[in-house]
Amino acid sequence: MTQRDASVEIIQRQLTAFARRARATAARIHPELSLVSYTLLAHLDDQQGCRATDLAAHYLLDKSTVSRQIAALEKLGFVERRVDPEDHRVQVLHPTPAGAAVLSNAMTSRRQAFHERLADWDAADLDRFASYLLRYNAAQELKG
Amino acid sequence: MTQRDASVEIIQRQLTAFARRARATAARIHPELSLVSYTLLAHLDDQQGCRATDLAAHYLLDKSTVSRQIAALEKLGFVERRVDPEDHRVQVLHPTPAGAAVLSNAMTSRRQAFHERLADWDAADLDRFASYLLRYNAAQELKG
DNA sequence: AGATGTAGTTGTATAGTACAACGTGAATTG
DNA sequence: CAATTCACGTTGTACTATACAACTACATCT
Repeated sequence: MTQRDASVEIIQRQLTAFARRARATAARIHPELSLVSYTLLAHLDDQQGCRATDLAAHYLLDKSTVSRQIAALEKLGFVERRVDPEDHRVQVLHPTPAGAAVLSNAMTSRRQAFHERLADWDAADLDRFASYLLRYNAAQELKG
Repeated sequence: MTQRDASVEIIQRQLTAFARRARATAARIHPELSLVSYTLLAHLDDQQGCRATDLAAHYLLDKSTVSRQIAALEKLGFVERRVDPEDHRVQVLHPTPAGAAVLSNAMTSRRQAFHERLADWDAADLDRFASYLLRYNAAQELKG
């Protein structure tokens, strides 16, 4: 086994370990929003509103899944729908003020948790780590 | 926002994006084993057998969850149980030859997928990326 | 106007998970 | 040593996330 193989093996294991823990971690950090709800809401916030179909496409989820997740978020009062006057089939989804508020809290908690975990890293390492992850995920997205 | 904040933000987003995709990726790479089954089986293989309780503790899963996962793996013929002669409550779990075989295939597929994704990285970057992930996850585990 | 396509919902099924209650065997202790 | 307590695992139950298929409603194109 080459050094290269060893590195890839470690990367694989560590990313997998992280993924396994992610949902549980999300539940701990922000119990009011699951990892998926959080993600969808964050996307709406980020994009200043978008359609259910867009969410489905972006996150490779079935539209029924998105429909139900959004229904749940709406029931919680975190998302509102605006029918597109141009095309009545379309609902443009937006976070409500309440939704924006919980999202902001969740983001703060997450950010804080990450900051704590990374507290003893120096700036250069953080920067490189960030760029490696970007590079890794970017390669990923090209392949679907 | 400092440079440091920006890096942490990127790390957070990218790790989250990875986690979101992980199950789907696992399903694509090795359809016969879910991410969890794969993980449990790999642990058994790695540890040369262990108890259900150990798996639950290690992966922060409820013992009932492990029990059912193991039951499913046993039904598929991938795991066998050996009652501990010292303590009849204990079942030491081992991969069967068939289990070791699918695991080995799955590991090969995963490894190959990772190698492909990381093909254009040079050795130094791979090495640093691996060490960053190790460092990140190690900090994680101390906190439970 | 009719055919085809797109956005979203709902019915149904499955996997993964947790918690609580339980059975069984081991260990401890009065 | 008998009784209690503890540890390991299973089973009942419930919930969430998810997919696929069938459907409704609207839009677009010919």
